[in-house]
Amino acid sequence: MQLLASVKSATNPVLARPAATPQAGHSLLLTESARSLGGPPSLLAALTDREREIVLRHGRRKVLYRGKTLFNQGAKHDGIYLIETGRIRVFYTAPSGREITLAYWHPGNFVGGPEVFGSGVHQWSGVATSNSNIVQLPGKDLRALVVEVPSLAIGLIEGLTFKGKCYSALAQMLGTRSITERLAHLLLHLAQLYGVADADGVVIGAAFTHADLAHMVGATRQWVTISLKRMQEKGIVASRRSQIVILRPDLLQEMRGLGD
Amino acid sequence: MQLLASVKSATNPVLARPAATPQAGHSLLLTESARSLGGPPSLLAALTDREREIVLRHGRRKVLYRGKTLFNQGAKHDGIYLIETGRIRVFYTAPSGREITLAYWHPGNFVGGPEVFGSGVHQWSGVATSNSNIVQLPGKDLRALVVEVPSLAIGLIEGLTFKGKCYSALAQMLGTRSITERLAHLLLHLAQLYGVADADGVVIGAAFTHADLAHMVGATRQWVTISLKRMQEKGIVASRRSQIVILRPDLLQEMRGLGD
DNA sequence: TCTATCGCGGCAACTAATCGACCACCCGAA
DNA sequence: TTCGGGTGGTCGATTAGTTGCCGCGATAGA
Repeated sequence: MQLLASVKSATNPVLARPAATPQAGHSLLLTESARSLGGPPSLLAALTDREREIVLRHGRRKVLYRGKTLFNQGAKHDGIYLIETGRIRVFYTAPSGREITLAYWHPGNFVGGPEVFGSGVHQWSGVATSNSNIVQLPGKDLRALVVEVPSLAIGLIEGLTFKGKCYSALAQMLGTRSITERLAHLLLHLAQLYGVADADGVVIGAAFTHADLAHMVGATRQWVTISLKRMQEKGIVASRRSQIVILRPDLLQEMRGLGD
Repeated sequence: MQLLASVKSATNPVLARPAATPQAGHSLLLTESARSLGGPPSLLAALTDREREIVLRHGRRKVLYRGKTLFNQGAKHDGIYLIETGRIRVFYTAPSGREITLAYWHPGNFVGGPEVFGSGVHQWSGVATSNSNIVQLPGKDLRALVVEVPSLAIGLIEGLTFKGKCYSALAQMLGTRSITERLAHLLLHLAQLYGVADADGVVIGAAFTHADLAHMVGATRQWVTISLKRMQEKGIVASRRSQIVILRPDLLQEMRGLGD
């Protein structure tokens, strides 16, 4: 697993990613390890340069600064957004105000939807968690392009398949695991994605607030704080000024329950 | 909304569906009402008779009796299963033994996966909850067919999109609503799908056990029993020999929280 | 017709998790 | 320098939900 830039790279130059080249990206989710899902496919990876150019000609480019909203839950949408650089957090807000983060998407993936062709209503919101470059592909163009460029259809199908896997895996976690188990799982996953070896253990090299974590596991901030504190008491993790260090991955593994 | 046969139609002739014709089906999920999702698309609906024949030629037919397993979580899979008649329950089993029902799928939809082309591992299981006719379409054939029959690609994309919506909606419910709210939601949804008007209220014309309901909302059977009992005390619902009658949909609506 | 099984219901003890509120701290902006 | 917002930490009260168990009645199968 490769080290990605911190969410807060802007404020933490040590972790800043060097002039990012679009890479078929990761996706950060509260789910089974990437192993069982396979890596996320890149929408345009299978296209020839020429086909890619045809497709991108229909796109509208956007630059999005950290914290800015790409699309809003409830708004009418049109087509999809392809991420070229940066990172997009996709989340749902319940009427009660509670939020659940569906995923953090990285370059090569597309977000928006849930539909790709039709123009329905966004079922969730997307905001940039780091400065991002986005290409919007309108639904109508996309539908025409699919017939013209079959590889694009394959790319879309694979992308949608992957999203289906992600969301169902999320539902599986949420439906069958306790919050504590989910948190243990998430920490291991974060260590895998952003982990940096250290004298004591593995430092999670990305600054997530307790609230961020809470949104990912579907809990309250307080509960995350309490759980982390308990883990700290047991010597499983250590907190150093808002950084989390995993000391005993074996115990975390145990906490998250059996399987995979 | 139209009345469908009971899960237990075999034991309850009154509710049995008359010689079912394949209908572009519903899908039963713990989610927002169908309104916001749009109906589920039928995979072959957009095809000409000829195209349909080309596609189905690659399929292998299966007859599945009630209770029989179509595919098993963890097993290698190949392609998708198209439902012609019957009903398939798709569910995930956690290592702890807890189950969550992802959906009940009706004719016109395809199940299996999560992948359509590749041959990965089933992330969930599928069993028939009523006698069903199934057509299996192998992954390799499917990939070739997509290029030959573009409408099939569109059908697949729309089907996958719908599944993505379903699963994300499920994750949204599970991540942001309490079990009680989810149960209230589910009851209203069931009333909409299977409801039969009655002197007192709406009878849910399909026999779901408490365990079935529990699997749908991601809770234990006991909790469902307790919750239903409390609702009964408040006069919101009534139980008549394992049938549920909705007396006060307005109160249920209130319980499930705001929104939609 | 008998018996095994399943679904329903209830109960008690327990813990996981929420809610709301408050405070201290740090850091960045003015 | 001060101010203010975001973050982490904590507390107490309350509730939601789990676990495990037992018993009854209906049903299906032998």
